[in-house]
Amino acid sequence: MLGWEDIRAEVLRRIRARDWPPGALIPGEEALAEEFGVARATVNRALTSLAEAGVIERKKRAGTRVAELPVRRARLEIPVIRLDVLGRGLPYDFKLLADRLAPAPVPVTARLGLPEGTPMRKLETLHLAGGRPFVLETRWLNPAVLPVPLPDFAQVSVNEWLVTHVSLVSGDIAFTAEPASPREAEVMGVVPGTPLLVAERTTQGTGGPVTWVRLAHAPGHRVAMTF
Amino acid sequence: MLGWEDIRAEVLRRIRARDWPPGALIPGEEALAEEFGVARATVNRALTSLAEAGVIERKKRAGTRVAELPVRRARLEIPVIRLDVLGRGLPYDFKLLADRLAPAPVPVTARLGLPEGTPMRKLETLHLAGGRPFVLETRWLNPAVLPVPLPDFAQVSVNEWLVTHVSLVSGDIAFTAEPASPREAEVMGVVPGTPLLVAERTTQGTGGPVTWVRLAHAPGHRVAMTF
DNA sequence: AAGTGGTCTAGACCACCCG
DNA sequence: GGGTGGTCTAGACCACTTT
Repeated sequence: MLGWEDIRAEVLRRIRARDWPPGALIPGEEALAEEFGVARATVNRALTSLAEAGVIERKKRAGTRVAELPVRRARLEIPVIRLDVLGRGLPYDFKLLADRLAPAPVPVTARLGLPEGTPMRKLETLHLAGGRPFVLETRWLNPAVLPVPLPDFAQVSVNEWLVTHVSLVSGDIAFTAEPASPREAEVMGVVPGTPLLVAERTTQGTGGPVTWVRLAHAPGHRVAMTF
Repeated sequence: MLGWEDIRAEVLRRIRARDWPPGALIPGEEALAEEFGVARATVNRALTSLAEAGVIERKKRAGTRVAELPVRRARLEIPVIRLDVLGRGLPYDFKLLADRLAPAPVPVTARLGLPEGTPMRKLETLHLAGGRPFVLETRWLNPAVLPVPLPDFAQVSVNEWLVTHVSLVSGDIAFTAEPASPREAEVMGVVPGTPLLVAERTTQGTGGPVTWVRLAHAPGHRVAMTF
């Protein structure tokens, strides 16, 4: 018997074979159900899956069309840094370099949607892979939305504690290439100006903005995704 | 009446509220269906959605558990470069800098799974935003899998032509930070060694490996994603 | 106004896999 | 062996949007 994955595969084949070229209207669910000899719900499952993948566009009343410019979507899985390191076959360790309460700089408060000068906790953590610098994490935490008691971040990496103790609702992440600042160069043992892959994240929780973090990766770091 | 999104929201709320802490076994579909007064299929739809999001882990016979380390997934939408530029409110243009047939270098053939020394078409395209260098695209095309006739790539950007004329099946993308090579520096008008955000992609089509491309972005470029 | 996709139901069968 | 999630069916109602 045909399952929804079979239907999906066949529809995909026809699209790729240009039987149904970009922009074309494809048959309605009922028609396809009849053709394949399955229930409409099964066709619906298949088409819903293709729509999520960006291959087709569905509109009520207007029907289903093959996407004109199929948007390619890649999925990035953001692991806890410890697991990222272990996954590369290297022993993991980290050092808490700094931990203090201070008014957050404007770029941070602005991105998080907090009032200027909000006091936040700044944590600087160096993550090590095989004893060598892997990522320098510079983080501003919003103490107002954190559950108590807070752990000792010299023992438990902030990175990991947040994942398990705070419910993160949404956020965004951006990658840039930046020259290593003097501070980064010193901490990571590279020449100032060395290109570093930098990831900047902001995260919102149920109670409001949780954290802003900048991850400066060691030279040569690759962030890989599949689509 | 409760829809599957309501069920999803409520389950998510309980997980976030730690009613069902990480690692906990949550009630079976039938139990939840009864509690919410909906059909099991509706609960299934909600839980399937949460499983796709990485919030829960489902195993037959073992039941459904709250994920221990919820993997955060971010989705990257890879637009055609022209639309990326226009989306930033800048006029788009491009220049074809080079176009020749040559044996592809080993790193390229290796990543695509082609024999060493396979002749491929090398295209170098500079994409401009508001008249200024935006991305330098260095691309190796596998002519064996391309539909004929091929257009004039000085008129139509390869980037765009591929999207609409070749069915891409799968691929991967990786981001790195690299110093601008002398060539890149010259073409993009920056000092050699300037950190550039580089995206490297390989793409497989129905007929085999299609293309390898390296996109070197102008300094300051951000690749943003949401989760 | 009508046809489309989105969703729900109640029932069913099955593969899987833990105990 | 039995309980779980995964899936399918046949029918139904509805919101939406294009014509």
